[in-house]
Order: sequence, then C-alpha cells, then structure tokens
Amino acid sequence: MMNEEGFFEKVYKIVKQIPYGKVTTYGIIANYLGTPRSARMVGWALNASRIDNTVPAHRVVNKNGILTGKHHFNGTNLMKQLLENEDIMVSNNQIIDFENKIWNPLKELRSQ
DNA sequence: AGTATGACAGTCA
DNA sequence: CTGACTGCCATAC
Repeated sequence: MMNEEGFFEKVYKIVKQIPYGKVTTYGIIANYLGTPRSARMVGWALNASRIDNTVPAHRVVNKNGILTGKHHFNGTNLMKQLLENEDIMVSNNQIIDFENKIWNPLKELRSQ
C-alpha cells in the first residue's frame, strides 16, 4: 500500500520544500517530476498526504491559484486561514497576487 | 490484466 | 465566460 509510493513521496518532498508565503501548482510539481501531464496524480498524492502534517498541502493550488482542495482539508475555510496566516491573501477561494507567490521547484531548486 | 478514480490542464462548443 | 470532454499518468480495487 502506502509504502513505496514513489511518485507520492516525490510530491511530498517537493511540497515540504515550499517556503513560507509561497505556493505552487499541481502542474509545476508534475512538471518537476518529469510528467507535466500527471498533474492529477499530484492532486491525488496530496490527497493522501493531507493526513500528513509535514506536507503543507494548503500551499498547493491549481493553475488558477484557486484552492480547489480546500474541501479536502476540513470542508471549511481552514485552507484559506492557513494561507492568510502566511501573508497570502485569499478571496473567493482564489489567491490574490498568485503569480507573485508561485514557487517553482524547477527554478528555485536549480539555483541552489 | 482491466477498469475506475483523482485536490488537474487544455481544448471545444 | 461557462460547461463538458478528452488527455495523460499513476494508484487502487
């Protein structure tokens, strides 16, 4: 079962590296994994990781900067609250100034 | 091995 | 712009 996730584990590793006040998208993560078409897998991975406190899944949103997965957290505005706690403004389930808050592992990790 | 699902993304009507 | 379908990849049953 959830032992040799492989793909999942990669997603967790990336999401965990998301810095404070930054967010990323499924497509970006999928692209970093080498499979930009498997953005759905990223979402599914986070679905399993959402139970893991070490994975800030609330920093992962869809390409539009919309908190698509907020419903998976608590069914409430928990995800929004978490983001707002990181100086990320959220309105109507969408991140404000999203483009300025995107964190690209491909770019950031490469520079390190 | 085949079918179904998934917190997406992109395209078409 | 909104709604619906397809594509693509990996996991679960």
